[in-house]
Parts: sequence; C-alpha cells; structure tokens
Amino acid sequence: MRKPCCDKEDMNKGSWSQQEDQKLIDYIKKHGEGHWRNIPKAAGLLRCGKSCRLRWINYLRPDLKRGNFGEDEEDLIIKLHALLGNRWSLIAGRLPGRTDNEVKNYWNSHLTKKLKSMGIDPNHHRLSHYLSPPRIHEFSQGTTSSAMKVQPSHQQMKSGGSGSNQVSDAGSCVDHDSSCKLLPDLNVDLAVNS
DNA sequence: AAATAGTCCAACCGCCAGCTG
DNA sequence: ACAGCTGGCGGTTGGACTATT
Repeated sequence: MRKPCCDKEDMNKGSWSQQEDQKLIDYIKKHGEGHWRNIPKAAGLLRCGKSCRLRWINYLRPDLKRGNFGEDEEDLIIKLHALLGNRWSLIAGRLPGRTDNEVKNYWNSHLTKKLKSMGIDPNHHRLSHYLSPPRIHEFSQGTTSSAMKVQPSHQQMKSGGSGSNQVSDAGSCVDHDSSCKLLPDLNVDLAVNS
C-alpha cells in the first residue's frame, strides 16, 4: 500500500486563507517553485505539498489571466479538445495564462452545453442525430485564433501514458474520420516550438 | 421571504511516469 | 532490475453562489 503524500492528520484542508496564500507567495518569490514536498514546512504552512502546488498553479501564479474566456479561447479549446481529448494540461498549455483546472471546469460547465446546443456530441465532436441541425460555423468561422499556434512541447507530448491514453476517439478522427469535417479549420499547427 | 434546484469553481483524490539510489 | 519518492495529471467532489418556484 502506498503511503499518502503527506501526513493528513495535522494538515489544513479546504479553502486557503489570505495568510496562507501570502506565506506561499513569499516563499516561492524567494526560493522559486519546486520541491513541493518541502515547501509547507519551509514556508510554515500546514498544507500538503501537493495542495501548495495546486494553489500556486491554479490561483497564485502571477501570470494567470483569470476572468471570462474570450471567443478565441473558446474556439481554440474546442478545436484542441477535438484533437487531444481530455488532456487538459496540453490544452491549457496553448492558452497563455490559463490553467488545466480552469480549462477543464470551463469545458464541463460551458462548452459541453454549447456544443450540445449546436447538435454536436462534445465527447466525440460529431453531429448528434437527436438534435436539430448544428450551427458549427459559430465557432469554426470567423475566429482567427490561429494566431495562437498549437505546439505542444516534447515534455507534454510524452505524457501519453496509461492514465492519459484515453484520448477520445476524436483524436483518431483527425486521421480518418470524415465526420471531422465538422471542424474544417482543425489543422492547428502541432509542430514543436523551440 | 423561504425553499429548492442549478451552476460554477476551488480543492481533493488516486493513479501514473520519471527519477534516483 | 527494483523499490521508493516526487511531481504532474485527469476525474470528482463539496460548498458557495445564483436563479427559479
């Protein structure tokens, strides 16, 4: 049996207080990210290292954009999801200032509904037969988000392991499924940058 | 005004891969 | 080659907030 990542008993859980946030920010400003396991002790936090990492990445990082997603971003998420499936970290990596958690939440709360309302199955990015004609052009036209190039790094692409190999068959549809014509401008650039 | 339902999002959980000794 | 540790990821949950009845 695997040990828990930290001793849960003396740890705070739930929402972070302002003081906790400040301690974490101060520590990372001084020492940088990494060694998450040591951070709680070093920063004087009663939190698990994982929790610190998540808080920093999803909320405290200075380069976070936050706020509503723009149409370009929506458009790009839909395209990338069609291409990559639920690999939120990869998708978020193409959206500057956005986190995987944010993208995932936005997908689950907004975009699945939006696609369904268009008559598209959000899991497979195919027409749903039970709904009225789709309005695909709403996101496949006009938005020129292609300015944001889709270029996953090697580091990101390697994560095709068992946990993440459940790329929706929308990914395979890129290769040979004619239904992908639903996403005509899906030819996002996946070349490796740098 | 109160109760209920629905929505959103921060945070947790468990699993996996890579690294190190 | 193996085991243990760590960081990272995606799925899920819980609670706060808002809308509806």
